[in-house]
Amino acid sequence: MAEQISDGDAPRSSPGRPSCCGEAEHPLTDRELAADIRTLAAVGNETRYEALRLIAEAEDGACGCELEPALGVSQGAVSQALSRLYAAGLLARRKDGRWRYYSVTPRAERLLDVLDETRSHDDD
Amino acid sequence: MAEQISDGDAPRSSPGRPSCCGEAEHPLTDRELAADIRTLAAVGNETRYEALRLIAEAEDGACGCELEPALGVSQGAVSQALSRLYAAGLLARRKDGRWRYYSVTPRAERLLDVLDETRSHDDD
DNA sequence: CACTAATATTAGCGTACTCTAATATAGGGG
DNA sequence: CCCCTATATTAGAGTACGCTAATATTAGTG
Repeated sequence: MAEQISDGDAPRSSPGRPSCCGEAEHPLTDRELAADIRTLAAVGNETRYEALRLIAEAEDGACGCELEPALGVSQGAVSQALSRLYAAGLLARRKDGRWRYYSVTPRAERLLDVLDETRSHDDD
Repeated sequence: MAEQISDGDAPRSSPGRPSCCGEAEHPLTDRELAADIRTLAAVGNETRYEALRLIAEAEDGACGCELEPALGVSQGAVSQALSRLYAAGLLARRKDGRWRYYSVTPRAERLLDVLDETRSHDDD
C-alpha cells in the first residue's frame, strides 16, 4: 500500500537521532488479542459490569430475573448482557427448569479481584 | 404508564416458588463502579489495548512516536489513546525533552497478567 | 391443554465512540 | 531566528453500541 510515497530525499529522521522511534512489538497473536479485547469490552459497560458483580456476589449463581430489578433495564437488555458475558468467557451457565443460572468463571473472578486490589481511591 | 392495569388479585408469583427472583446486591460504591468501568472501557478497544501491550513490553517506557507505526493509526489517534489510558490510571508518564515517555502502572500490569494467565485457547 | 413465567431474538432508534485531517503548542538544532 | 519533530486539541464523518418494544421459544402448572 504505497508506504513511503515521497522520494528518497525526505529526511524523516536524521541518522544522529536518539534512541526514540524504533520498532515496537508485543508477543500476542491476533487470536489472543481478539479474545482479550472481547473480554475487556464485555465488562467495560455499566450494565454488564454490574451484572457480573451481582453474579459474583451470589452464592450459587443467579438467574436473569434476579438481576433485572437491580440493573434497571428491560428483560431483553439483561438477556443480551448475560449472553455477551457468557460469549466472552466470563460467565458459566446451567439450565434448571425454566431458569438459567449464571455463575462467574475463574477468569472473571480473578479480573474482579485485581480491580478490587488495585483500585485507586483518589481517582476522579 | 399504567402498569398492571388489572385488579390486585393477579398472582405474579405463587408463594411456593423456589428462591428465584429475590433481591441482588453488590458491595461497590458508585465511584468505585465508575472508576472500574473507566478502566475496563479504556482497554476494551483494539488500538488502546495494543498500545498498552506495547508499552508493557518496553523496558523504560515508550514514547508515542514508537507506537504510531505499530498501531497503524494517525498521530492524533495515538495521542488520544494514550491520554485515555492515562486518565484511566493504566499509564504513568514522564516528560523528557520533546518526548513524553509512557509506562504501565501496577494496575495495568496486574490486569495484563490475569489476562495472560486465564486466557482460554479453545476460545473462538 | 390453555396459561403463565423465564428467557431468547430481532428491528429500529438515539447516542456515543473512534478515526482522520487540520491546527496549535512546545522544545531543540543549524 | 526559522525550521523540524513530538505531542496535544478540535471539528466532523462514519460506524458501532445499547437500549426498548415486540415477538418467539421453552418449560412448568392447574
